Amino acid sequence: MDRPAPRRVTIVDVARHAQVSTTAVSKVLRNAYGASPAMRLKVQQAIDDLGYRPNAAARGLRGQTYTIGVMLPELRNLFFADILDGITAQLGDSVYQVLLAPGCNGEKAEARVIDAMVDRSMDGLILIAPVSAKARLTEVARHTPTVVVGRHGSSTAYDTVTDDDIAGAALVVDHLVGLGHRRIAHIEHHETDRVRLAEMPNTQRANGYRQAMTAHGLEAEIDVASTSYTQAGGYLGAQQLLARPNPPTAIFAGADVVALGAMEAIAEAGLTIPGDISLAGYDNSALAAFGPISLTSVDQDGRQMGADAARLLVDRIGQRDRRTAQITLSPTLVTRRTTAALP
Amino acid sequence: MDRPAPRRVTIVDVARHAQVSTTAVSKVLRNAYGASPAMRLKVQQAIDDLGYRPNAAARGLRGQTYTIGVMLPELRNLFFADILDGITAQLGDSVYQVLLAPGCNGEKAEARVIDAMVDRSMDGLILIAPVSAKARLTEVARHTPTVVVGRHGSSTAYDTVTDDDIAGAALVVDHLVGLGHRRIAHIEHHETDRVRLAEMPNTQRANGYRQAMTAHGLEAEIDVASTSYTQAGGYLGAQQLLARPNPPTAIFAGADVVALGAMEAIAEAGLTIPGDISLAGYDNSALAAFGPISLTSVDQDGRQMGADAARLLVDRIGQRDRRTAQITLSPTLVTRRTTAALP
DNA sequence: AAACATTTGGAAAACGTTACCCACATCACC
DNA sequence: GGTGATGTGGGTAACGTTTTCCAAATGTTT
Repeated sequence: MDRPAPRRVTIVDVARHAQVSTTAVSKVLRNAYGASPAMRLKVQQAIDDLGYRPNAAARGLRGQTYTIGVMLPELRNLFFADILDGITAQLGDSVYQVLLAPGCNGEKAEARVIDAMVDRSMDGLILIAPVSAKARLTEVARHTPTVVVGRHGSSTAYDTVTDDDIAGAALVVDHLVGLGHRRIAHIEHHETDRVRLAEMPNTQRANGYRQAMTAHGLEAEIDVASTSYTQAGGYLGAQQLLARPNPPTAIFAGADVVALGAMEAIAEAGLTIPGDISLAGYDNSALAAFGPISLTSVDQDGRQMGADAARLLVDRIGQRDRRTAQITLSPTLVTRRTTAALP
Repeated sequence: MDRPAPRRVTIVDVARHAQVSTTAVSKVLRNAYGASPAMRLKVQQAIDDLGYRPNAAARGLRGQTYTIGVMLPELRNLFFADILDGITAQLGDSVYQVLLAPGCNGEKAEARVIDAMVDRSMDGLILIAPVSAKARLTEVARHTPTVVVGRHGSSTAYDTVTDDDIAGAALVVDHLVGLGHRRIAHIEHHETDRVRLAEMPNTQRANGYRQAMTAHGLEAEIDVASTSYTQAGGYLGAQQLLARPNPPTAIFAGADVVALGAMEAIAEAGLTIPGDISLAGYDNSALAAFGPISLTSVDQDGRQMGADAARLLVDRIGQRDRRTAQITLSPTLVTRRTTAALP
């Protein structure tokens, strides 16, 4: 039972068993030109008989690895899981296998992971919300087909799929203004890197918030707490906002997790939602939809974004010199029980 | 800017640049025996000069790939994310890169993913709660070092890391009995496969529940709803239990998500938690800890499990013929606001 | 029937690394 | 000054595919 496994079946074994050349087997495997139907049948039979599976390392040395690498900054973020679902759904029946690297937040971890994927000769990369410098992304995309998801700013080297975060922020502000709110505050993710500044979704959301407030003639009411897109950041941000001399009647949190943290701070302050204060998030994660929470949130359709990214990538692998594409999806607002009209 | 990338630097380039043989470079790369300190220095310098990175595919063809594959059934389950954290923390500074396959629930998807990892000559595999037949796991483990996490039943082919689910279930029952409850029901995951039956954690939890109830002389009160470890399963299970002629005063859900579903059903029935009914979950996921939910739950220390698994795996890669080890961790109970004493 | 195009199958050379050997130099020890 | 032992470095054959030829057979057109 514990004897070492016998040597793996190789293409040579298959060729011998089918009494053809290894070239012929390779052609059948890749559906390449130059094999008659009779040949295909014979080889396929041998493959099935022997239970042959191609060695990916050997393939990678000459041709493709049939592997697509996905990098995402954080596994716990359910929105990223949605994107991943879209990717796997799109690629489920293809010849490609998706592999992802676990949580790589921070530029250093990200660089390491991208290197690792390039080292492994992956056929294509999907980078979700990468923080690396644009020059670095461009360089990577030059040797490996790449799609960048959730980061604004187009490139001639890689395709992009983004959500229209400015429109998303406007949806929230419009909704709250429609409910009679005027003192609407925002909790943003503080970005330090000046180059990344304009390209990251958090910046876009903050800008969208400011633009929408201005459009409603509420520039005087603009109030932003600058923390981070985490539960702790939401807690802190809400505390800051509530301590203002003239606290807001509504808070637009830049992400659902931020809203969760804000909920705790609001409860601690003895206030109720949405009685005393309205609260909206962004991402429409499963958490937002969960009954007891029931958070009004902006829905980005992560599945669609993932599917689009996968489609673009496969397309580019097949045709590396085509012009790059930028897909922008429109978000929608899902209103739930955390936002209500001013009394 | 968009010119195609130049050919990648290979070991031959490094050897030429350092004026040594490729063998020497290879030795330095792998810290292998047979290279003098002077040689190491010279080669390292050349590697840095040229920005050389070894090609993983070529390595895989001869030696190791320095890649460890992790398979987990579900990305959204936060407990699995904890395990992954433990794995990456343990492997962070090692030479190994962790890659995981996205959600592979079901035997078929699981087989596909395991095949894909074996095809890619990964150095080792960590399988989290796999559902494949034991014979299959044994076969895989025979050619690739493997650690199975969260599945009971020892093997002579692979190491295992599990939580003591029987003890965990007992913790819950003891706690509820201590609060005065007698009619304590359980929502379990229905398992159909007879072979898997004894090895899966859900079965262990249900058995642990029955044993603990019996130990307290409450065999007459044993009441189990058999659904699934999902939110919908919890909703359904709680509905069934509440419809009994003599409904329970406490429910032990086999997993946190199950408890969430149960919460909804209980609220719909017009009952309050913990006033009318106490509720406990299993996994102590971030959801359970979240303020508004505050679910009493069994904590498994996923990080520790992951770290142990990674340690065992690296150990086995280095010494493939050592006896297999079984690590069992003891869970603890985290009491929160969903369980209370009977009035 | 000759000339040319197409289809079919295979031989052999990569791809970039590691493992196995062997050669040589140096050193210690009888 | 032999004789091993040890340290140091390299030559070369794998590893399992794909790719690039090329040759033979077959089909098609003049």
